[in-house]
Amino acid sequence: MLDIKFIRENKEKIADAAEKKGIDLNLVELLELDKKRLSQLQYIEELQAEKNKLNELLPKADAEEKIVLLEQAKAVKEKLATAEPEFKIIKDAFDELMVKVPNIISGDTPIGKSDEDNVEIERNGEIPKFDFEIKDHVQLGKDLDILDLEKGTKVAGFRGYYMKNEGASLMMALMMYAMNKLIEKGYSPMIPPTLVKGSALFGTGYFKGKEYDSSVDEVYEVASGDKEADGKSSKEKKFLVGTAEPSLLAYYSDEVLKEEQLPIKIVGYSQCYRSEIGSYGKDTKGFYRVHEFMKVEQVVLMAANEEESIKMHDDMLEISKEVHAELGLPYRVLKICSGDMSAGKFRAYDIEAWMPSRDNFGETGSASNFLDWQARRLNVKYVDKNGDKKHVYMLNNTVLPSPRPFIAILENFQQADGSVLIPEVLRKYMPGGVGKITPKV
RNA sequence: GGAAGCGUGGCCGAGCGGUUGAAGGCAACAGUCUUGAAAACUGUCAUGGGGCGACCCAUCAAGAGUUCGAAUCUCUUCGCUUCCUCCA
Repeated sequence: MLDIKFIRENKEKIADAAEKKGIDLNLVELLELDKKRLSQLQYIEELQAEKNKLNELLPKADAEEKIVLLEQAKAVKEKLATAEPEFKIIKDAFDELMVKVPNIISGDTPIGKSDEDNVEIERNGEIPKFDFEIKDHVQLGKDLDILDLEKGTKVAGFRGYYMKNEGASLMMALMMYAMNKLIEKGYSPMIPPTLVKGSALFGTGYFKGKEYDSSVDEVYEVASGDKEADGKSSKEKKFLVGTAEPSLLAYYSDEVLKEEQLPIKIVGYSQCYRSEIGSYGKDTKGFYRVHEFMKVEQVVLMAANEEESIKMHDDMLEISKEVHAELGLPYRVLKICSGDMSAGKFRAYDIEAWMPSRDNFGETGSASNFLDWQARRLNVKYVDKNGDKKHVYMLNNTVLPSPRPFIAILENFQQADGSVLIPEVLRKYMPGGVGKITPKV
């Protein structure tokens, strides 16, 4: 969400951002509603001022004056009774549109329509060459008895999976490695809730509109409410998060921080749930796109300074690069183009690891800078050195998701004998420090 | 499962139909005094919105209602506490 004053003053910039992001936005209507809203608000406030005046006079009035005053008071009451519902209609329409106003985009964001227009800015690591017939991660998972997609589908349905044996250990090792790496870099670790109220998801931009819409929002809604202490079901809707980001950021919702507290850096570990509603038929084979997985995510809340936030954003990307490099995965970095950016984003990168079976890179991380767009929705402010209140800037980045780096590790580090080498940095987290997974047969 | 309460500013706490946006205290901040600190004293001290401004409006958990007028009365929702019981 943006400030209405900012919208009034930066019409062109916002219209431009909406167009480049491919978002349909009726800015003229919004500004028209804004005017109506203000004039109606002023009218109501005048009536209320009149009402307050009469209420001050009434107790002091004598019987005769009282009759006159009461009559006036009733007239004001009636006017308010018609003016207020009118205002509510305008306000609701206004709010509905406000929520859709996209953030502006950074000057260095490439302009494009879709992910095909993202710009590769960097590539590191050597793409492996194999002198034997390679297997994909599905086959490797089966041969090594570490990943069972069939049983996963039997029990959990489409896109279900089981991690087994060294696969389960490797997954945990990845998470532990990512967690510890970030803690060492000064991030505070958190395990946030994954079953949350709508406000956390709305606040971070995971609902496209004011309310959850199961046809477009990639979020699971939990059908049954919580059981209250009295045994009745709560009416408050609950959702499963698709990443730790909403829970981590909503921790600070409705709070006013002090500038000295900033930046706040958090690394969170959570299970992530994705309905993949917008990805029918995409990546239907294997482990690449699944409904639930584990992920380590980093978020930063910082003072409102665009230049500093860009630096922070780049620093966060550096961490992802370091992680990929340490795991020994060839990777590339993409600058996300306007058309592939969600409404709230100001600037974004993706990082992709090489996956031999795809004969291509596959997304393993995404770093985003939202400026204050999320902080306005979540109502997170800070008092700056001059005592002024401002909304904080919020940024987030994937440190490591679980399934995709797992794919990359299996496929890149497979050996002619069918075994897979485990990256050095993960071995201390493996039981017995094991460095290799070998076929079971 | 049974019973009784309670939600007021950063915190504690008064108010229970009309100059109450809200007494009092604590904390905080600024100043006086002091070599410095403490103490004492003086002052400032909720948030959001509107207006160039004097200033105006809203907010006492949230929502709805009664009333000319609601922190105060009624209803609903949410949150919390205590006691008994049960379970561990």
